[in-house]
Amino acid sequence: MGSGDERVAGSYKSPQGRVLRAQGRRTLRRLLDAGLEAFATRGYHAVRVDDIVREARTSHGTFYLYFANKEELLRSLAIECAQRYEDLATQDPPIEQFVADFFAIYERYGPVIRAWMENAVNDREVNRLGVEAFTHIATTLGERLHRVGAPHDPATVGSLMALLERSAYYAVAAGTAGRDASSVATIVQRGYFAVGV
Amino acid sequence: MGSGDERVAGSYKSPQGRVLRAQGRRTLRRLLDAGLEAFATRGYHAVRVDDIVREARTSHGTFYLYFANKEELLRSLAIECAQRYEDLATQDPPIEQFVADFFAIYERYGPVIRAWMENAVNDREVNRLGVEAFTHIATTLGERLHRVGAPHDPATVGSLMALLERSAYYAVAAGTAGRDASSVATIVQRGYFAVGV
Amino acid sequence: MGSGDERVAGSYKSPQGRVLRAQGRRTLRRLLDAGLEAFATRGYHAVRVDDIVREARTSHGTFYLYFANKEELLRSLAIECAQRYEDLATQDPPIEQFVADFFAIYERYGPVIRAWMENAVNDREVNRLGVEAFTHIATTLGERLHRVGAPHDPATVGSLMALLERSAYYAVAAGTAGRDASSVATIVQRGYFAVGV
Amino acid sequence: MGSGDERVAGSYKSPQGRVLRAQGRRTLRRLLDAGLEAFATRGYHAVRVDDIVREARTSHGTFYLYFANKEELLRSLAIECAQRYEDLATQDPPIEQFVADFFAIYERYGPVIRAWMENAVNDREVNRLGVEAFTHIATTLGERLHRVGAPHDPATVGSLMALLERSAYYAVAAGTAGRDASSVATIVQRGYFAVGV
DNA sequence: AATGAATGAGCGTTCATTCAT
DNA sequence: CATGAATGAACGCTCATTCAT
Repeated sequence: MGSGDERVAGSYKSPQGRVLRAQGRRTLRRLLDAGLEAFATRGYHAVRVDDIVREARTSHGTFYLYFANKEELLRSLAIECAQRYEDLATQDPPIEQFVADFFAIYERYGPVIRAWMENAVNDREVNRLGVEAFTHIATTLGERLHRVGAPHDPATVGSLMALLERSAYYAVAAGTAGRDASSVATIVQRGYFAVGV
Repeated sequence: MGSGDERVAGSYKSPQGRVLRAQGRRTLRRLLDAGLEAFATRGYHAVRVDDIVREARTSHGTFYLYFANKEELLRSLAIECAQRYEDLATQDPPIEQFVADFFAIYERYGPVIRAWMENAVNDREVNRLGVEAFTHIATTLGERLHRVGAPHDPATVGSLMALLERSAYYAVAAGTAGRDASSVATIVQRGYFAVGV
Repeated sequence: MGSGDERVAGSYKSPQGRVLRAQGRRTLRRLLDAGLEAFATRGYHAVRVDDIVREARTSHGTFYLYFANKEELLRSLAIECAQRYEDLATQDPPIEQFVADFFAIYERYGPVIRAWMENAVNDREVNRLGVEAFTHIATTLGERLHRVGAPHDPATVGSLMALLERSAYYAVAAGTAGRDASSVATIVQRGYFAVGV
Repeated sequence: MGSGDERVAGSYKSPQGRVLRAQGRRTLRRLLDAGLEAFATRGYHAVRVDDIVREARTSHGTFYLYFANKEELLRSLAIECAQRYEDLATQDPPIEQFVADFFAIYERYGPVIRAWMENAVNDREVNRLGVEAFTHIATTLGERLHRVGAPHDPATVGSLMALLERSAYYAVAAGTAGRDASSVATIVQRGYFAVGV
């Protein structure tokens, strides 16, 4: 979950469609990481392209070589983030691990997720990605509740998602993501999965 | 800055310390409601002062007769909202009613609350108001959990607050606040207050 | 304030600390000259940034690439002007030449000097520059009076400075700076430097 | 030379032409004095109508009952001031008294005079008033120089006016008008009126 | 592939002036 | 006569995006 070693999901092209060589890929990665950093520090809206390029130690011109606009940078990050959550839903690990992973992804991609939550972006695709990823997670959790015979109506599942998202938000804000994950896992276990008690 | 050379922000006509007559009070109310409406529609950041004055059917200049800037309008709304939550915490009604009221307030003041959550505002006072109001609610709920012998450690209370806030958020977004309140009340009852079961 | 939420004035692209290439230096020079021209025509206060950029045949945005605001443009010009007067004080040429040079500098930088005189600017540094430059001149003249044995008490030196400044002002306004310089030089010679006559 | 007991030159009408009763005259006087005060404190340009009406403890609406606009207030003050200087020129007292009176008028009407000097106002009449009053003074002084056989060419007379005006300006700014007047009178005596010495 | 420079639409805010009571 | 309220044109400044090298 470190920063800087990721790779644009499944391609060596810039979002613009240009084919990238090694140097280009490094610049792209720098911009993505800088965006994440900047969004985390100031929030998506308050971030100016200038913040990003300064953080990435490159120029305005270069930014627009890789992204058509600021929103497209967010979209690229959203794709990465959605992929992580899709993976998590697919793996479907034990609840303790599940929450830990959920928090870890949130820790890295928090600003992107909040941009989803806040409907901050006028971009159908970005929002759809977020909804899909979270729906996938929700469905997976719903099925798991079903399997153990616990209540799994939409409202319940929704409340579980709310709990996860907000807890992650506050934990990350407080810098206690690692610690809090296991106590949230316990709450989830007791509050949602414990049946016949 | 405007065309004047230097002046303490808002000292012209001092928006805050004016005694208002009937007409003034009506205009102020129109602006507050317009702000709420506009924030709800587009989100605090995206709202232009122009949106607000158009909605309130008044002029740009008039806006600045009542508020030093957009943020101060938010602050006024925040004060109103915090008061509602303080009242709710003080009344401390049965859980069903509690959730219903929580949702009702959220329905009206959602944008303000989200501005708190998102730390959208660089205003210590606004954020403090939000934190205080929610803390008061949390404390009240914590004591209630304590009374019935249920777990009431900070993490648990925090998760309950997260649950309430996010559920309200989604319910309002989906336009199902009225309906969802009672099902969330049930979840809260079962998940947090049911003991010894 | 602009549409952004908060930011230290001028930190975007930091107008001051940039290294300029040839093109940038040309634009900067154009803006400085345009400022001088505009200040001369309409006076510092009445000048709109728009006047300056139109004169410099550039854009609003470009102006703020080079100066944080109108006042900073004035400051830059003030630095240039103060330097000229410092040089004059240092050279300390014969009185005829001295007055001619004084008038010539005034002809170019008049608006800046008047901004000093009128305390038009809320900028300690700008005013300090003006005071220092004129004090240097005054000191130099005072020493010269001393050398020839003429009265050189502060009030006398002050009156001499007032005479020079106002004469230059009126001469420039009347477009007779070249001509008037020598007649003022004569007055100064007779009125202040002629002793024991 | 006190403040508050003056009367609009030669009439009991407002500049608008309305006939004023006692209360109206008091309000008018309050506005004029407030204008003088405000101009002195912040300079003509920086003063807002709001400053004036607050100082005069009256309202915006009332201001425009007495003056068509801010400039007309300045014009009214300019008329008062010009009248004082005309009186001084007509009386033509001994030089010591002359300078003292010149400084005293400057002390009260400084901001108005500076508005003349700086051509701050786009009002021909105001500027003409200033020029006429000062020209009258200059002519009077020129004739007096002529009488004693001293040089009285335009440049000399101009330099004398410059000396008086700037000296008054600095003396008032420094709060030493009373004291400085006599030392300036000495300089004037020696530098301009002493002949054959 | 990269960059410094330029652009201008857009927004916040001010304040002289007018209006209704 | 007096006043609080309202107005909107005008201006300063920002920053996403494009351009020329």
